[in-house]
Amino acid sequence: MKVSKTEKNLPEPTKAELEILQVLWEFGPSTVRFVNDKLNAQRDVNYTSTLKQMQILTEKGILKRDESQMKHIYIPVEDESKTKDQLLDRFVNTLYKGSASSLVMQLLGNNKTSKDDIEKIKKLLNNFDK
Amino acid sequence: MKVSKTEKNLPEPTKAELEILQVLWEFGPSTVRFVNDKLNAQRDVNYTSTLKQMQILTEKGILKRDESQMKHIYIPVEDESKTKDQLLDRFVNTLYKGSASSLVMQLLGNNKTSKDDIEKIKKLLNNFDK
DNA sequence: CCAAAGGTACGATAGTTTTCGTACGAAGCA
DNA sequence: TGCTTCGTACGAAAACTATCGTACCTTTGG
Repeated sequence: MKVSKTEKNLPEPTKAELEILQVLWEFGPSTVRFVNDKLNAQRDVNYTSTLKQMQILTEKGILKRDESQMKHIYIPVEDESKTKDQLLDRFVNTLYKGSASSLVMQLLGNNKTSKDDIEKIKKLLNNFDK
Repeated sequence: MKVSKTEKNLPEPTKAELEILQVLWEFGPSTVRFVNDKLNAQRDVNYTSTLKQMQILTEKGILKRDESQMKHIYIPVEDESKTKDQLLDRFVNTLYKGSASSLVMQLLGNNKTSKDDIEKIKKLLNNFDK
């Protein structure tokens, strides 16, 4: 199973922080106003709450920002893929003792995975080790 | 075709709660003492902390207990697989917009997944739809 | 019978995460 | 110029999570 030691990395984002990261991943570097608007499409959040979160994310080193303008632009320090890797790694380790195949088995048994997705997964695997 | 009736989900277990659930999944219905001993194999926890957590889990309806003896026996209400399904589902939805194949792709790109695991996953898929 | 060991109950505290009010400066505009 | 809008900064409340101390009851063994 090879539980790789978790790389010494940035602090794990919390739930609210993850919401923000996802907006930035999807739309690229953004202002607080922009992020807050996106969040409010899903749920009510006060502007200053979002601002605070983004400031905290910056303190933690998860985001950096361009302060050259009055409206600061926030940017994720690590790219989406790397951060998700960490989260996924942690998830697999926690719930499946590090076994990716166990996770996939669960995914297949879970009837929420569509035929389409299963087909896609097959293709991925076949192309994988050439 | 599987109609997924929106199952009413139990409240999502917290981190500490998940630790306890895992002990119960691995060893079956247990007393607080037993669970606490297992936890202490990994980290220090006071007995009453574990007790409290298990009481909370019971209040939340995640565990039930047999109180017919002085030493109560705690039992998960849902089975391991179902609970993990929910957690996995939530994870996929949150991070991969519900796309299982995206998750698997990440898993493969992530070089923490061993050759062995990849082989296992292939076998799973090939046996899956026949 | 009594003390010690071991069990549950539960409130209080500590720690973390999330939310927001308030202060205040800069920009926009009539 | 003044007023209103929009921005950041930041402390602190609120909400959630985790840990533990203390009280008190039951069982055990000498």
